Amino acid sequence: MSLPNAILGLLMYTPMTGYDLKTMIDRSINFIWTAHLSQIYRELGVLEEKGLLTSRIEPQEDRPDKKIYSVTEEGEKAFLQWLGKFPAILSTSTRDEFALRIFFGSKLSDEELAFQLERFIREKKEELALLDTVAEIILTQTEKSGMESERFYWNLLLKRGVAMGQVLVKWAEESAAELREHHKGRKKE
Amino acid sequence: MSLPNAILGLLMYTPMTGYDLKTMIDRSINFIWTAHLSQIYRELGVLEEKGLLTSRIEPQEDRPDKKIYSVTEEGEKAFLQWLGKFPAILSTSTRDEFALRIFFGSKLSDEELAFQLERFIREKKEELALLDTVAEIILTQTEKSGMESERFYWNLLLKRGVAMGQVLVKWAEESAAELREHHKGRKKE
DNA sequence: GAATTCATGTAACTTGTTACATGATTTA
DNA sequence: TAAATCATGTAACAAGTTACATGAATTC
Repeated sequence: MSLPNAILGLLMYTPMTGYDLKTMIDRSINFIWTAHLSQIYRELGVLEEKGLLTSRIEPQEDRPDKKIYSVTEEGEKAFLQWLGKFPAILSTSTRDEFALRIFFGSKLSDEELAFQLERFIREKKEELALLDTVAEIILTQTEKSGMESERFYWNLLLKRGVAMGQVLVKWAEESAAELREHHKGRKKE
Repeated sequence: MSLPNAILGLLMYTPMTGYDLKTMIDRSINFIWTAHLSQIYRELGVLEEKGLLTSRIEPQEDRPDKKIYSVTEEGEKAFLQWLGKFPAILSTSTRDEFALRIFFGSKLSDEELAFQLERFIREKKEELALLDTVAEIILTQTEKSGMESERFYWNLLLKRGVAMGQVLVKWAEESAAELREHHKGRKKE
């Protein structure tokens, strides 16, 4: 139920093509929600059939014609209804491929796990560095496109991303240290 | 690709029925990976057809017969192969219903958002309290069922859950405070 | 000369969710 | 007396992933 609503929400800023939506998603909510282009095209079709979107064709030479979608009044209503229905935290389903492998860590060698933790630390730090760029983008983009009212909320999420990233790096570093101790302890036995 | 492997991994501890697996998942990896019972039965069927699991029937009166699954040698091999292939962090897909609504926060009233942040704080704190119980369960369960070698890895994940929960509560509290300031600022305009 | 960008999608497959069906036993 | 526990699933639908198809223009 969320991807279609994310699409509606983004299209409320400005009408766009499916392709535009994909690049916008990659540059905005990608840390929160990801989508494949094929999925976006499918959802656009569904939303138009339901009357929550309308499209107009902009002819092009050399390239496929653009199909530009805009949100209808009904679409706005549906979006706002969804927006107000926040999910319960405790019943939220999660899927964490990395953590799942840690759970079965006893079946991996300590060396392999140490290697993966180091990789995790490196990649999380890269992600944090990426968030610096996101900070700049939020600042400049909201200014030049008259979206100052969005800035506050986007910055909240940015801070959340930084805080989570930092705590995960800290956790992984401490875990790697503990793993070294654990490994020593097992060798003595 | 992960649920079937989680199932294989759990069945390697001890053979179980689909129903048992569901309760075990709810009590162990639920913070990492969730699954519906119908999904588990489907995956068990697929895994058995592939020869990664075998089952034997334990007849019962009054209730449907138990179908107890165990992992074959091939199943172990497949599981260990999956276990070694850690995912890249930067290409990981996320879906966060709560954060997605914050992203569109400008379309909500500040009062509504404040209310939802307070609810978030309350529920995250409940989750943290739940993790205290998990800590006890890990301690007692690993001891009495000879799974001491798992304890270290499970505790790593427990610490990760606590650290993340705490940082999210802190973030939400700071966000709620900032929202109050932001609201005042907007009223003056 | 190879990869990326722009622009549309379809098809097949895999996962995840919700609802339905059955039915005795135990606990609140 | 209503709900939860045990125990099996099926069916239908929704959502996510991967591969395929087309093809010019631009950048490396």
